Amino acid sequence: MKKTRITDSHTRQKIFRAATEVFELKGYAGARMQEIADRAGINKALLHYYFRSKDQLFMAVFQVLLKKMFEKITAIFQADLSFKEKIRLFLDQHIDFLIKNPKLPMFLLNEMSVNPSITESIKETLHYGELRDMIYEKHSKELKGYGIRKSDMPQLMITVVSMSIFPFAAREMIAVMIPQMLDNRKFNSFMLERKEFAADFIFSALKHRKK
Amino acid sequence: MKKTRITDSHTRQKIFRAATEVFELKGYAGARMQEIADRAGINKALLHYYFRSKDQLFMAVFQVLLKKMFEKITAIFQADLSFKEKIRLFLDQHIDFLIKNPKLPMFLLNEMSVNPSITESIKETLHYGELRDMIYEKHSKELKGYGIRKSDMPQLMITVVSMSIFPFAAREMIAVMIPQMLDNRKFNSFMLERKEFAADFIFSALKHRKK
DNA sequence: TCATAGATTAACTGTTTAGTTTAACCAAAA
DNA sequence: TTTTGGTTAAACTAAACAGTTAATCTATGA
Repeated sequence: MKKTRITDSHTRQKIFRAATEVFELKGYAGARMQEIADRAGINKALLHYYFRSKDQLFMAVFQVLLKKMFEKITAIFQADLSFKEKIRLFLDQHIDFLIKNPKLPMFLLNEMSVNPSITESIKETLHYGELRDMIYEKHSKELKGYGIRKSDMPQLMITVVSMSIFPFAAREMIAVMIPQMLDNRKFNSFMLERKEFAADFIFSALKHRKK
Repeated sequence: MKKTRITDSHTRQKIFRAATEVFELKGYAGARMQEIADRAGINKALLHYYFRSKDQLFMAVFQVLLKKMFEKITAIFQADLSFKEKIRLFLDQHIDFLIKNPKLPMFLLNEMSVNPSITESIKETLHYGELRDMIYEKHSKELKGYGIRKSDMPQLMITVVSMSIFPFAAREMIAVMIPQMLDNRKFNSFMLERKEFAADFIFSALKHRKK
């Protein structure tokens, strides 16, 4: 078998994947280096050989996952579509994405909540600053037609994004009230139905909004 | 000074309050018994004198907080009001409640996500089972008028609840995109505005929903 | 007034955890 | 062939941590 540089080696990837799983499941404080090593099928010494410390390993994982999440959210709003088309596309693609990564929202949200400074080092990497204003400018006519002013955009966008993210983050809470939701098949089909429910809900709200 | 039974003593309350703060801030795995003792202004031994173990202390706190959250959510939907009035009242009171307990949603959601079995012992205590079906029966006429079938209720209720909860749970994520949101005053007034935004949004959506 | 029970403390114990060290092994590259 | 870098097992360290112990304090009721 070929041996290459440490960076991007096969083992490094195995470790990274294992670390991603464990951190997503348990969070930073609950994760154990030993468990990560076990899952990667390697020795704890080797783990520290590739990633000096738990912090470094965590930051590597966190950075990639946060980027992944933001990319999914922002990418769609870059496209050349009407605002409504973007929303429909977003709900469709983002819910598909979250069905494949159901623990991702809770992991990111919680780590940021528990340790807000965590994002400081990455804020430049995410350069969405452009996006924030751009979205409104691009669709100002369409949005004014719905009675949405520029100052309403945060309210609107948070509402849209919560449509897909919240049910995943709150899954266990929901399962307390609706026990069937513990079943993966049922929960996933609930989320697939939600694509249309959410789109209809948002469009109806936009269509007849009070000024 | 009078000495009374262990239950409900002053010290016990001090410990409980300190534990609540620390657990809400750091989560179970991140919390330290020493920090709880320090905040309560007592010795670590005394902490174990009142609550045998970290687990027992945590469960006591968790149970109270979960109940607090559920009570707020369900209480309003018991009242004798129209569905729309209930929603308006819910958003008003729940957002006020969360402004006073901003870390509560993330704490509960995360602990349940990381350790789903945590609710098992409390499920009976929460007896909302009644509520689930009752809400639709009570408002079936009104809701049918909006094109909401019984099977749509989970989608609708999750949407309503996410309106108030999500921004608090996702506050740090939001702050990455809207830096002003780091400021408490600005965030709180954003949430106060949200009462009306959310109510209007939901009512407009209900008024003209596709069947 | 003093015996007692509960409240509180300082110091200690035992365990878990991140991280290190060492010695040996192996495959490929030089 | 020698060197180099990846890999292992195992033992180890130091710090952090939950939990315990034994002694002290304090109010109070007999």
